[in-house]
Amino acid sequence: MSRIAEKRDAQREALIDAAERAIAETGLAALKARDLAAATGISLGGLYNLVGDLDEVVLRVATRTLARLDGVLADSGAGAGTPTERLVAMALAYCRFARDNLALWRALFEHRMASDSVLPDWQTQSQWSAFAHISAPLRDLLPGGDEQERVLLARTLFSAVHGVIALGLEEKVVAVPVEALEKQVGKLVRALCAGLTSGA
Amino acid sequence: MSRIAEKRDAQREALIDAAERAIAETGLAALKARDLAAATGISLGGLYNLVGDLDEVVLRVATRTLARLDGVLADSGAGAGTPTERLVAMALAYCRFARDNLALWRALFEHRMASDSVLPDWQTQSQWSAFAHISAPLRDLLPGGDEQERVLLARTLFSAVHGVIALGLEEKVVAVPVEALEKQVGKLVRALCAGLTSGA
DNA sequence: TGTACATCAGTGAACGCGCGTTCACTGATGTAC
DNA sequence: TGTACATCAGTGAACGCGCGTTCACTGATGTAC
Repeated sequence: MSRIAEKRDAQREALIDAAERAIAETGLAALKARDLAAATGISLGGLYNLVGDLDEVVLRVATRTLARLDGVLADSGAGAGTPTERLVAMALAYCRFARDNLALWRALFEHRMASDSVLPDWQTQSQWSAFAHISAPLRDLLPGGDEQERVLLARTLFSAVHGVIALGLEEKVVAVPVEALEKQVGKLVRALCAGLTSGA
Repeated sequence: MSRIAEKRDAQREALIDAAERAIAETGLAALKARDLAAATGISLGGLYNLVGDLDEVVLRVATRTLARLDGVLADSGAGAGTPTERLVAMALAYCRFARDNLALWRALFEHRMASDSVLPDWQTQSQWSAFAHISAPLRDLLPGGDEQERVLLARTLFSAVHGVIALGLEEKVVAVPVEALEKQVGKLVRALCAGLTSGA
């Protein structure tokens, strides 16, 4: 790799760094090419030498966010304990991740709405490792069930937890006590697991 | 009310009708003042004699949508049966409403992101009657619990169902079989109710 | 080492588009006499 | 009933702003001799 290519790569990284910081601070909607250029010391035109598109920047940031989330979920679900407690731990980890990375996390879901072209490949499942991480404890919880069934259930479980967190973190006006949210999430997962095992 | 005021009111209604149709067909993001004027036969400038703002139009449409949803939820939860089955019926009704009014339903949640001013009063709880409708069956299900606790639980239950439906209806590419979604929603609510009663 | 030339990353002014909102005007409707 | 005038809903061209993207240029860097 030539010196020039190295510099380009470094600049591109700096660009993504700046975009990540900008989204984290002011949200996806406030991400502007001019601001990004100013923040990195790159000229407006030069930005398009590093990146084809503003969308590409957003996509790269989203990929990073998903990678971090993946790590968090993998760690949180790795511990010992009952399947239920492992699922609870993962849900709480997701909750904390969402709170700590609020704008970046939201960006994952806002972006899809904008680009009406081919949706950016994540959310199609490939990048969403959440389901994969959920699968293991779920298999321990319901060893008898159909595998196909369990895949759907993993998605449902994730969606339910996601819904509670998304709506719980929504109101910006009043600062919702985070502990209350975590408590509800824990309650949800525990009740669900109890209901699933008793009913099956 | 003078003849002129009557005409104004009729035009305003026609305007909201057109906006509702437009959102239902092409989504909130595609709602343009010019299109709305053209669709109703009102001139672009005249539109602002009927309405202060495009936001006001959106808000009025959202209010209508919420009112319809309110009716659907009230009806679906009114039947006899166990508390669990009533909650299941309401969740399925919500699922069907979301599917049948996809864009209008999405508009309820997309709008909040846009207007950074005072949030439009719904979603603050007042207009969201969903929680109120859920409360009754929930009281029957858990007669012992704290009322304060139950309010939180109603919100959590709704959010969980909402999450499953929202993510389930998301992928536009592949047409997800609706029956599968309804099945998962039913499963979720049943498992939750079972878990809540056994655990308490 | 020095000189002339070529390349190309870097620049920012300008383009182009979309779109909500305004405003000077007009023509139909209503009123006074 | 007719005539002159006032009002005001209705009009659409124009304003204003935001913003992603392009492109003609320039100046630093590298190369050839």
